Amino acid sequence: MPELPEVETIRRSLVSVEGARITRVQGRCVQLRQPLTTEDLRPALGQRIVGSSRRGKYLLLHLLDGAGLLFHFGMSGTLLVRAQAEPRREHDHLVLELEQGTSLVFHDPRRFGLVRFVANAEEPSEFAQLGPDAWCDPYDAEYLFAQSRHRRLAVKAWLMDQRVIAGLGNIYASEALFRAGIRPGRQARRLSRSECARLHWAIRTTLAEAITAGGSSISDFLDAQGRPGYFQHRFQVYERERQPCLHCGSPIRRRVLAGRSTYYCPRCQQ
DNA sequence: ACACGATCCTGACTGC
DNA sequence: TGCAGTCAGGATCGTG
Repeated sequence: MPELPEVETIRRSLVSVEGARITRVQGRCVQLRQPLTTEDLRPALGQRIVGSSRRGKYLLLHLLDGAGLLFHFGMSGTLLVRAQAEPRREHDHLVLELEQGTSLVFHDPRRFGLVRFVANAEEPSEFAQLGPDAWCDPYDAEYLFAQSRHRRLAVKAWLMDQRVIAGLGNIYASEALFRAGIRPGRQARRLSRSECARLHWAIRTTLAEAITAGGSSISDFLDAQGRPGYFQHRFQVYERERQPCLHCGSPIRRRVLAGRSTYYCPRCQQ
């Protein structure tokens, strides 16, 4: 589910819990990407949530003493603000009860996500591997050009490498490449400077539009307040195999790159 | 060093 | 209706 626009949408929908104190930590020991135990989260108990930030697809809740709670949503994770009276559902792995009578719930059926207490919210170790944030960090076309030299893999797989830029996943990599007019299967090292400039522009505008739309709700994405996103109605190629290209009318093609479905227009993307 | 496939897990959907 | 197979928004590990 959540790529950068969805994580940013979740983050923005969490303003209602800012300032709240965590009064109870409930959860089962469950195998996520790492094992999750409530014991690990005990230091967050009694702490006040003072804000949130995002880096790539990671969300960080900042606590008053400088610590934080780090979340990654994998394929199916979400954070939900719910009334404490509401019953717990299957796959609710972590419930943080807040003093205002609400709970912050981490829900993740496929369990590819991550929840971790970090003593210093300034620089969790996971961030060291990440490239610049695809949306809000200042990288430029020249950076993309330099990073792509000597990389033989498909440009679409390269864009999804979080060490290059952080935040693009399968949907937005396809969508950005369509807007840039670049074929997803081309080797990254074959990109020209001007193509990197188009790609840079395409990434920024695609993400900006998606964030404005509240992300993409394909089957089940909702923000923390339970609202869906609308960007799925603006997909130009993703999940549009055999439908006409919105620009030239050619049928959109699907192919598998690095194990992931990839969509493109054979005419508009060269 | 690099690129790829397999893997973790559940749920929704398709076709027999 | 039931069952097997396929596919899904991600990241990591081992391998060749």
